[in-house]
Amino acid sequence: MDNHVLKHHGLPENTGKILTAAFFRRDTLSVARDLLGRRLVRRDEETNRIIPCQIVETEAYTANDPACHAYGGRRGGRAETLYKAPGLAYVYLIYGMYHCLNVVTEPENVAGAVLFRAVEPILSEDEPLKTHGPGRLCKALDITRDFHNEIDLTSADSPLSLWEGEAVPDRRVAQTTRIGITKAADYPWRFYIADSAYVSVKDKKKR
DNA sequence: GTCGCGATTTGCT
DNA sequence: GCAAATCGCGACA
Repeated sequence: MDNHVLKHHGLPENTGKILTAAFFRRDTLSVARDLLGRRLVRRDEETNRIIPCQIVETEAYTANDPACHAYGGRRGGRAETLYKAPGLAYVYLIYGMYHCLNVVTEPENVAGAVLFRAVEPILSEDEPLKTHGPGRLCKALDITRDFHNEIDLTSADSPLSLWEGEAVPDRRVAQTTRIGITKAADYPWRFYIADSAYVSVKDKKKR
């Protein structure tokens, strides 16, 4: 993307290009790993305010994963979103009060998603945003199912979009079991930037 | 229709 | 360390 486009959107120089559907049309584990260091950009259309964030913690959920909402080929309801085009947002309500943001992965008609567990705001805020934890980051960035489920995260015009940012080398990446689930609790499908202060949980055994 | 629970967070003991 | 808050959805009647 050209420089003037970035300027137009008011994004920092290290934001890079926007990620395309091809990035997400891959196996979910690779996408979860590769999303570390990338950018999640929140754009408020009313105030034109932009909040760029670095992605620091993710988890993978796949079709043959007992913890996945589409496990066993389940379709319909909220799970139907997981079969849609890669690069779309999957936002659902958990515990009746918190939202969780995911990006749909794999080719269309193959279920899969990556959960965003923590992001780190790039620009210093007057009041630091609480973006460590899947529920907290949605609250801090005002992400809801009603407004953001199934929006295109690969469009620069979306209220939420994903950008290249800076890839993170393996030596800075930790991989552990996922947080807060009971099914398939032994799958090491959580990834995070080991030295980030925004990671939601740090006392898990590493792999 | 009723029941139970969950990819969480917070506050109190 | 533990329980409450709160609701969409699946399982079962």
